[in-house]
Amino acid sequence: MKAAKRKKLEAHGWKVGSAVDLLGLSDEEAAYIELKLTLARRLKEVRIHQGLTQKELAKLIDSSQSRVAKMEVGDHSVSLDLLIKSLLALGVSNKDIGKTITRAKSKAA
Amino acid sequence: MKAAKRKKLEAHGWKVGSAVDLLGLSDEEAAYIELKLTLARRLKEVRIHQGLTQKELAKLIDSSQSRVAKMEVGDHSVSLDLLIKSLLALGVSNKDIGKTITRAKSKAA
DNA sequence: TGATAATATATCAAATCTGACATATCATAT
DNA sequence: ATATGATATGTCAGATTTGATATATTATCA
Repeated sequence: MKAAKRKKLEAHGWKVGSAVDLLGLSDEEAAYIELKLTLARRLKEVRIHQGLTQKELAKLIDSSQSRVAKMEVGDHSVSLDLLIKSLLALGVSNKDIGKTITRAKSKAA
Repeated sequence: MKAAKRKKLEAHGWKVGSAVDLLGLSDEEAAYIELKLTLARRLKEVRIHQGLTQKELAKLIDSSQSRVAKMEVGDHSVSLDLLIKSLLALGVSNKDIGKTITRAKSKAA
């Protein structure tokens, strides 16, 4: 794993320090993280496209600005449920969500 | 909403009894449930295809047979995280997961 | 019939995720 | 410089999800 990537993962609470950095991420773990980051990026993209601030989106989904920020950086503390519910709240369709996920990498390069 | 569908939702803990049955499910809520049920069906499909029992899958993902059963019926108590992690554990790719979600309905018929 | 395997449902303590809040960082004005 | 708005990070009590366990239901045998 590249140092930059590890730092990024660590920074958001992913346990890169136990088995993970020695053995490398398993394909599953890597795929899960890629999936989450892909949805996180899509959320930010849609929010920006709609001209909303994190605070405004937070209000829309009965959440807080800080949680929206965590969503958009793919923080370990946010669930896929919240990410997906947020996308749906922004009017993104299941079809679009599916297409987005389709583009997520499945294996580490 | 058709009676059969409502019964199915109620049976698995979806709160069809408060605002929901009077006002109808919002598009978001409906889309979320469709998405979850779509992944649930895919999970069962893949498990069966691989010739595994729920118990065997449970072991594979460090969970229990009862939770696998709940996943496969789309119980309200199971998260998308668990569903998706389970699919990944079965070797399903992000691409496949995305394609699966793409097929989920987004609006009530 | 009834024995056995698979799946479904109910409950619960422990683990994880949540919104709220405080505060920090960053960008962009003046 | 510094004020302002947007975004990021840390913490925590309360809410939700978890695996485990018990038990019920269903399917498929002999």
